[in-house]
Amino acid sequence: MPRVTIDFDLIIETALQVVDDAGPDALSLSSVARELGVGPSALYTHVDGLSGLQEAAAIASTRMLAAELRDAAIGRAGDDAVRSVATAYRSYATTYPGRVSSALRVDEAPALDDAVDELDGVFALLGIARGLARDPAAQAARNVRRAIHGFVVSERADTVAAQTDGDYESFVLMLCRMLEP
Amino acid sequence: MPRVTIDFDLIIETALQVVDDAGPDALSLSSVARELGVGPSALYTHVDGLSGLQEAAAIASTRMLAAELRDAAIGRAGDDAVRSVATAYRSYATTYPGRVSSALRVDEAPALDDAVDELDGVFALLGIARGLARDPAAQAARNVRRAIHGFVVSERADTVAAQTDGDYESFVLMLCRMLEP
DNA sequence: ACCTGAACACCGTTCAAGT
DNA sequence: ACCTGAACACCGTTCAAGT
Repeated sequence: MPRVTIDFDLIIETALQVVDDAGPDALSLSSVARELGVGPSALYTHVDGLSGLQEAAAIASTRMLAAELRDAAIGRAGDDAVRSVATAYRSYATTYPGRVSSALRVDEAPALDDAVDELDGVFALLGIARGLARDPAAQAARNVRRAIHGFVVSERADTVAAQTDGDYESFVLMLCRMLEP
Repeated sequence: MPRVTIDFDLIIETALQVVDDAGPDALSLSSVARELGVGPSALYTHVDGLSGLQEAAAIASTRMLAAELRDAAIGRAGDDAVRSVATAYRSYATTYPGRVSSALRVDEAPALDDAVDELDGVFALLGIARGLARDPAAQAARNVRRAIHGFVVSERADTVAAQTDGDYESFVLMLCRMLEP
């Protein structure tokens, strides 16, 4: 009977799966190890404890979101591009609510900040494409991403929400102004 | 030797104190009970387990923030009022970063939503004072609060941040447009 | 009514031991 | 190099027992 072989990527993939299936509270070294058919202590070879696992999962999730934002911008320009990217952002959060909640729990992680910079980068390019200079674009991009993040997180938290599609539309339209010269 | 007397308000007060002093990860039934000189199981008489404690602490924190927002609006009008309230929001988050992180972990709590509605109410009144009708004001208020929330939360999370005072100023100025007729 | 204290299941983490 | 398994400290939660 050969020992189970474990891998960093497999661990993170399993972690995201646990979060998607059972919610952010279910993410633990034990639950991931159980899913992998391995002892909890085996994870320490690949990941720096529970906080390391949470951080790595948050980073992976953020990178996947960034990739979807980039795809959403392809072949679009102006307000339409911003709207498309913003919609993709919101869709990701509603598709994977557990990942967003889970990422919210990570405190002080420079490596996660780098992943968030990827998100800002997409919005920054949208501003630059409209004629904004690099620095103002970077600043506006940060603000737009923060605003969208706030909307999306609050929507997920509020039990009310649900039919705020038009609400979001007008919200994003307002944010478009920030990315104009 | 008389038994220690415990109280709901005292528990929540202690919980916020623990969060402020030792961070959101330190908030547990055990840590609060320890601080109160009582056994962990004693808390179950007043609070519905750990999640109940977390929810109650988040609600108390949100109510305190709402009170500060109301105070910040006193004697001010127009953009100046919005700016003052937005600044108070940000100040609360930087003064009590642990409370914000802690509240972020509460998932699906209608009672917390009610407290958040208090925040929205302040922004709604700002819009109404400027001539906005009640319903559009309520919608705009939700969006403005969400945007500010997103900015504030991201700022706390990002290690970069720090000198974004002017950044925030221009961000809030943009949000003022949402509260205009 | 309210707290104690024992009991239980479940974690995260460390580390010697195996392969 | 990497996983096992025992060990430890620490949780949350329940519940009978005391006052």
